[in-house]
Amino acid sequence: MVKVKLRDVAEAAGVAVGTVSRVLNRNPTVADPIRRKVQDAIAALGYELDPVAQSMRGGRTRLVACAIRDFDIPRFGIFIKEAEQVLRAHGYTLLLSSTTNRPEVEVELLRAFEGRKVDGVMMTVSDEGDPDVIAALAAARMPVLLIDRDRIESADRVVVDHRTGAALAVEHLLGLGHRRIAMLVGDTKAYPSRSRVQGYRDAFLAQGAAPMPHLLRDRVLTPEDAFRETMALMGLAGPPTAIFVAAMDMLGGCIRALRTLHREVGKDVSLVAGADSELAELHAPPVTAIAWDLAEMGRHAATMLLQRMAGEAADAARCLTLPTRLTIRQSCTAVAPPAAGG
Amino acid sequence: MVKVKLRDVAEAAGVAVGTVSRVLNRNPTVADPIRRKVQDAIAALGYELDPVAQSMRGGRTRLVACAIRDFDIPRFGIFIKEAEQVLRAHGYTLLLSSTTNRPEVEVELLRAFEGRKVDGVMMTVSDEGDPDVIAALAAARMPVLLIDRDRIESADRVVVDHRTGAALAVEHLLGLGHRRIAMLVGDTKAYPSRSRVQGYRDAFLAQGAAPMPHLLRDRVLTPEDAFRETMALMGLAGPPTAIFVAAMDMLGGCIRALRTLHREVGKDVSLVAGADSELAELHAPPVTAIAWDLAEMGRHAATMLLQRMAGEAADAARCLTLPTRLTIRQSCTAVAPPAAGG
DNA sequence: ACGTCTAAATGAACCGGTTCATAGTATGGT
DNA sequence: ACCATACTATGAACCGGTTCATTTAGACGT
Repeated sequence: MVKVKLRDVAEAAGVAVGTVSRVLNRNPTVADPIRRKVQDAIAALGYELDPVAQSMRGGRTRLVACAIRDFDIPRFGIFIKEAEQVLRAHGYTLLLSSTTNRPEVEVELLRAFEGRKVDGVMMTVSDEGDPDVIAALAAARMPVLLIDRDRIESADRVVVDHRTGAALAVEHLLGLGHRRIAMLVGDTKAYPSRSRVQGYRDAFLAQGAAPMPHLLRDRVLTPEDAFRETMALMGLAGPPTAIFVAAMDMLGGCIRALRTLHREVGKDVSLVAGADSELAELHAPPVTAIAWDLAEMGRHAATMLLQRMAGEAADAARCLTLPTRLTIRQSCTAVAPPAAGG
Repeated sequence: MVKVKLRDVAEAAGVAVGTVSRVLNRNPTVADPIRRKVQDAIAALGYELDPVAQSMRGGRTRLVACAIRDFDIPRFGIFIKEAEQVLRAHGYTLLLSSTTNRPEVEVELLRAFEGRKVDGVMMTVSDEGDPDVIAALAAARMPVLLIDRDRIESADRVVVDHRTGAALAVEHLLGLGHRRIAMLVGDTKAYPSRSRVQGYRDAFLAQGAAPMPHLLRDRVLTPEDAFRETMALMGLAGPPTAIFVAAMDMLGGCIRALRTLHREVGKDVSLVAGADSELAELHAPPVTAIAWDLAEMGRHAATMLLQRMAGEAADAARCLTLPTRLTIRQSCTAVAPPAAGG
């Protein structure tokens, strides 16, 4: 069974190939009787358009690329799933790569996507200040939407309000009397960790208290890092009375360390997770966590990108901020205020 | 800056377009001096091959599609990540869709992938007996590798030995004296749940004990299902003394129900998870779980598909089985044997 | 009946590669 | 000197659509 092509349809319908193409593209300059005749021929022959050939001339591939740090970030699948759903409903196919959080890979992927003539990209970048990445982003011929990054203002962005979330978390801890509040964050070269650090500072300043720089540990990128930093923090002379595990999926590493040290969550040390998870919810005691809607984030990202690709978006880049909330559970308890005398 | 094409390179190097193409394709019928001249011209002009144009004639798109039930299955990202890594190293780009576990979507996606001329597919199917899906699979022009499905023997497959895993889990429980062992599985129309049920039966038969059909609940597909079924099971006149939560990410739902009922894991009821997770590891008490290597599974799937696409694989379809192991933790305790007298 | 307009259909050029039949050039044998 | 035999380069056809300058036909006015 050989493939049916435009020419065969044209022949069957007794018209020119260009006419069939115009019918397929809903070009209004084709009369009704002819249109019907062509559509009948298409149905009769079971003709299907070849997307590759279509891309050849026009340039539109109906492909959208998505590149993020790492696909095994728990719950990030929700973002992908929802975005893919929206895109597919609009005839787009999703293309996936992981950047492994390396700028050179990000640049390389951007070039590869461009080579493949994708119609749009949604991605994260590991360092919002990297000149090569910024240049690659600026040079890209297709619209790029940044996921949870805010610095590169020439691109559309969907971001989470981590700053407020972190501030709520730290305020909560300060309100319970904690002062030695440790924080584990990822790389502050990217928005999420950067804004969480801001939120941490906001909360301290609002209370007139001074944040403690030595309790703020950044570049916590793997569960092993979280384990190690927690061990180190708890071994300090003045160990933290509360830990804010602000990175995406580092809660496990921290809990593992506390368990190793036989420190009880909510008793020996209070705990807040920077991202909600089943682990946070079902841990004993359940862990207070910052939450936001990843499904909505995925849908918004896809929708904004679709609008940009369709040329429906305003000229200026848009930035959508998703709210965070603090889900208070049982992992944080009050500490006695320090003995007076200072 | 206009795009550099083959013709420009040919002109710069003073050769024919066909010659440049042969250089690019490492065709041996081109003499060294010419090859060098062409390569210099390519470098000088910064020429890059257009994958779309390349696909036009040859048909190879260097695209591999992956379609699974749902991307928010925790830890499944590991499979995707590793597979993508291997594929990208070989010049392939991964294309992603979720089937939402519906046969008609599976058929539709298969047709869409074919239309896009992808070079290979790796996917799950929701019902290995569905005639439409089987027909679509047989009609596919590109190689398809099935993920954790074993019934359709005309395709390459990468499967997990859930049967042995489940048998180990149930043997462990039987060995602790449990008889009323409940099992929560997904849809037995697909291999994972089907083989887990087999393993469950294997273990009972090996002990000369009779499995209890009313404690075996299938079609548990969402955490809510798991919650509901656990509630129902624990409300029975003769409630189970152990629950084997055999579906992929249903552990949370089950634990939530037990917590609601104030039943303590490892005391009031023993628990085994059918798939390991951070939740299982860090729950209090830690939950005994069946584990396997998802990263290796992803790498194997990609490698097998690459071999098949390259025509390097043997004619017959291959099926690779990954081993499972039982990680014993503290969620299972012995029950007193029933009072003698029967 | 004739010119003018407009609407609709045509078909060839084009997108940017790959491939293959053909031609041209050395090399070696006699 | 001449033919056979590689070996190498050429360039046109081709993949399957889209697009646009051009042609054709029909309607209308006078």
